[in-house]
Amino acid sequence: MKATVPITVASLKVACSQCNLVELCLPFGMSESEIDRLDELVGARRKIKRQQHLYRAGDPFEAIYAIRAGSFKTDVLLEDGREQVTGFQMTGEMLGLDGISTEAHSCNAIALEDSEVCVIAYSKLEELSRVVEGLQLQFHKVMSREIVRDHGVMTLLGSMRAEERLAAFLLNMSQRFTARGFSPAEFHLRMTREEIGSYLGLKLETVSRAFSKFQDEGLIAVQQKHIRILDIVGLKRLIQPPSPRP
Amino acid sequence: MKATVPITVASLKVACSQCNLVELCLPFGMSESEIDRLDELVGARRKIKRQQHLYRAGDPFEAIYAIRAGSFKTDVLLEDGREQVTGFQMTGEMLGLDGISTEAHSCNAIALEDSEVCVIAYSKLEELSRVVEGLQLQFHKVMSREIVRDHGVMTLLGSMRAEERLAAFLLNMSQRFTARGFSPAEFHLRMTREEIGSYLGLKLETVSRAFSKFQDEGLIAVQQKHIRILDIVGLKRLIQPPSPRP
DNA sequence: ATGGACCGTTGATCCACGTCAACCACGAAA
DNA sequence: TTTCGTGGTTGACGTGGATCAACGGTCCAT
Repeated sequence: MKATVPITVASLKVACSQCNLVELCLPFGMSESEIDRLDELVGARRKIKRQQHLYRAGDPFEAIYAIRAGSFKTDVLLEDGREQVTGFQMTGEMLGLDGISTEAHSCNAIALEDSEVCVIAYSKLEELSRVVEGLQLQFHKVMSREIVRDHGVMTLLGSMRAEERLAAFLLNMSQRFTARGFSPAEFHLRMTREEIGSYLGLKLETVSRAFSKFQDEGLIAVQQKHIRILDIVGLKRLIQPPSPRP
Repeated sequence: MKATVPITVASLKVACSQCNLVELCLPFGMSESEIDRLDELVGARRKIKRQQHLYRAGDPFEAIYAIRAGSFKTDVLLEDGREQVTGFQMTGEMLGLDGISTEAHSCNAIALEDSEVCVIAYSKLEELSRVVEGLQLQFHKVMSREIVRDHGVMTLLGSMRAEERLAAFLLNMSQRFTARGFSPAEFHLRMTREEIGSYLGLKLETVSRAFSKFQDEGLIAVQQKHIRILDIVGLKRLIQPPSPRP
């Protein structure tokens, strides 16, 4: 009976060094001894049910979050009710970085499915990253990567057509699922057509039509949220038309 | 004769504590004693002539830059020649943060006029921000602010119409000029219509037409790159239509 | 199993913005 | 001065994606 106790304790322990997401998450690139020192960083885990907010725009900023399980969207709401989805986040990715600048969150983070996050008190992160060099560098890289990613989205929104946008989105999802050990060619989207549309600057009808068109052309097989990519090369070709400018 | 020497030396000295941009730049919010310690941070200044690159996509990342005088645009070039301007930067703002993540720059930074930047070796910044707490916090805030700004642009590109975008752009410029001690209502744009269009996800003709429309409506007076804002409230009203949704 | 809410698909029509083209204003160089 | 090149404006026209509308599928809760 008692033999089960240590196992239970171990599985409940919150520790980066025990986590199978190290290679995707904040500890990526850090030495083992450095990662050991992170174990004090994650104060607690927090479960968020589907459709619930992890935080809302305006909430005071105290912590950033690493996704331990599940997935999220972040969005900003305009005064007139328009919504702009600014990103989709998967396991190992960080949430809440936007809050540092004003010490209040500037967007909403909403779980797309029942999820769990590691809560990283920002004050503790600052403190620890002063002594653990690898943590300092990795944290900066995580923020910088977010900036680069946002520039990619701006490019997509500013200069690509609807089908290019969706192709880029699918390839991005495929790549991220692959990095997490899932199939590059077959995956389940957790977000609705409307959320995809908002992210891509399109209406849901346009997203739906583009999905259908890709299916007609044999590029993918769609069944609701389940996607199978049949022709990766074809999708990539959509984004980079072969003949540049005359 | 020799009396002029110390003055010359002082004016050449590269020092945040002597700089009149402290309130806009990295040292913002830091104590005087902390700022004094920054003086070793800025290794050198660098002058960039109009249309020249400060760095290019792919360049190895070694430093970030604080704009001391002048202004820049950052852009990414797609393989087929399309350009997406990802931002315009003014004095006191930082350039190069995108390079941390991959240790190579991911966009181009091009001077819109003859400009000068302070070169901040990234290794030195890391080192110093481990001991100067205020620097660590401020640097994180600068990165976070960039993320928030990018989300704003994504919102603009993803869910606003042409005239809303241009109004938002003008109000943003006005606010930034104001913060630098210039008139909120009258300023000189350093970028072309095409660059504005690229930034806003519009063609230059659309930008031009929107300028003309605003002028016809008495919101602004345009003379080439010289802008006078005549009705700020009217511009703001354009972004937030008074009647939300029925 | 049944009703209902939500989500997705598809068609018909519309319009905001892109495209194409002509022309004009300004500054630099000759 | 004239010329040239770049940048800006404006008009006519075309189109990609939005809008409006109807319907079908799926997943719940009862």
